[in-house]
Amino acid sequence: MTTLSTKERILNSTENLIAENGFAELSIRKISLQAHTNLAAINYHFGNKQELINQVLERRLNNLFQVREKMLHDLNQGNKKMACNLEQILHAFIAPALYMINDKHQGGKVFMKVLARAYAEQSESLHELLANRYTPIIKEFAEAIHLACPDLPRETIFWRFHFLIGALTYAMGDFGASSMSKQMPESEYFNKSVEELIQFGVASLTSVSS
Amino acid sequence: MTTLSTKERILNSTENLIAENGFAELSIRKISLQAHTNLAAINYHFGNKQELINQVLERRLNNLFQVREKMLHDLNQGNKKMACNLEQILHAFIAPALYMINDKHQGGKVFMKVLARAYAEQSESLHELLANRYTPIIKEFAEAIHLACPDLPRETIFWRFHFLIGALTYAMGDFGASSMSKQMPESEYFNKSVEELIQFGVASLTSVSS
DNA sequence: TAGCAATTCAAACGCTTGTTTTAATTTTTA
DNA sequence: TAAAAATTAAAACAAGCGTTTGAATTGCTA
Repeated sequence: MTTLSTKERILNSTENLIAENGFAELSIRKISLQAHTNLAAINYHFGNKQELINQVLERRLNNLFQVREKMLHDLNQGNKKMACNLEQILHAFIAPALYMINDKHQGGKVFMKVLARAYAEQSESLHELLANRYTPIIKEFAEAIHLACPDLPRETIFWRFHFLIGALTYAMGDFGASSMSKQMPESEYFNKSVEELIQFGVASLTSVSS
Repeated sequence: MTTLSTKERILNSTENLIAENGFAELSIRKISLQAHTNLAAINYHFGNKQELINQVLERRLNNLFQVREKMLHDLNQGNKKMACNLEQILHAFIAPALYMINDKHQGGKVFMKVLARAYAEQSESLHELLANRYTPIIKEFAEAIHLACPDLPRETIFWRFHFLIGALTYAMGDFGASSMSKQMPESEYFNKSVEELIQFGVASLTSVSS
């Protein structure tokens, strides 16, 4: 039982509420109630509601992309021109999301739902973050995939990588879980998701289209 | 220039507003304004806001799934035991979404965004619709894919078909369009999306995983 | 420990929300 | 055409919204 700062409690509560009920029902009153703090504390620490949401996104997105980039760089050990295994590349992209999901406080798991919802809302904050800060990394991955799959035209790789991101977003948002038989425990379901997702990505990228 | 009933104008305006700004910003005042009608007309025709949203979903979802089912049945002409081409099966699932997108009044295109957002919001109405009414059709498609891909275990098919639905949802919601170079016109972008999506699905389902 | 800064708190502000009520109007039916 | 039903309209309702204010309280520093 660690004692978190008010700012952290607010960020965590916001994250939880977005994941549970979506942006439509999010209010700073609910946030402050769940965070055991005062209404005004939110405006004091974050200025306004929108900036709070931005920081919820930034907090974990920075970490997620850093880990992805490091794993990709570790693969070819600085030599960007060297082709490496497609499965490893996709693992470097997908697995960090898995790690987030499995973190002991489950904050990462919750965040992936937030991320999926921000995608769907076409959130301006998210769009700016992705466009301004993370496109270089996404391009690096696309380039690595191109080296691993020289037979696929660049355009096809572009499309399929984006579709894969779509499937990842969908899976991490747990959208399909409802329509799946609830036989396996939730943690197992998520692990299985990522495993299947990597295989899915490999399959879609190794088969040359007609 | 057709003259639409108040009820239809309300449904269309709701659809447009959800697609443009998401559920979070949706208000019946904005709806009534855009529909050129009165506030109370919404409650008069639909009871309440939630029921209005439900009917927005039902209106086009019924049609979408009916078309999908018909196209699938036309493939094997009543003989469910006959295996047919995987590409055709995926076409029967994906193309109806394309047709909706290309309908002359663009209502379908708008709806696909609504659908993507309802997914992300984990909308109860959508969940009930999918669970109660459309799971049989989804299972029929999964069964057809199984016959077309006898080498893939059923479980793998289940996962990949759901990932494909995720990618479809993502693409139809236009989530990725922002990160793609805006060189091609929007209509062309959507056509290209579906074409690539089918190839993507075929690729992911024909390659046997290790 | 005194003083200063950082933080928390209760209360209120103006505004928007979904819904209801009641009256006016249009459309349909007899 | 007269009565009845369906629809539209204006106004008000209570409740919730994000934000601001100014005082109370806490934590830190000198």
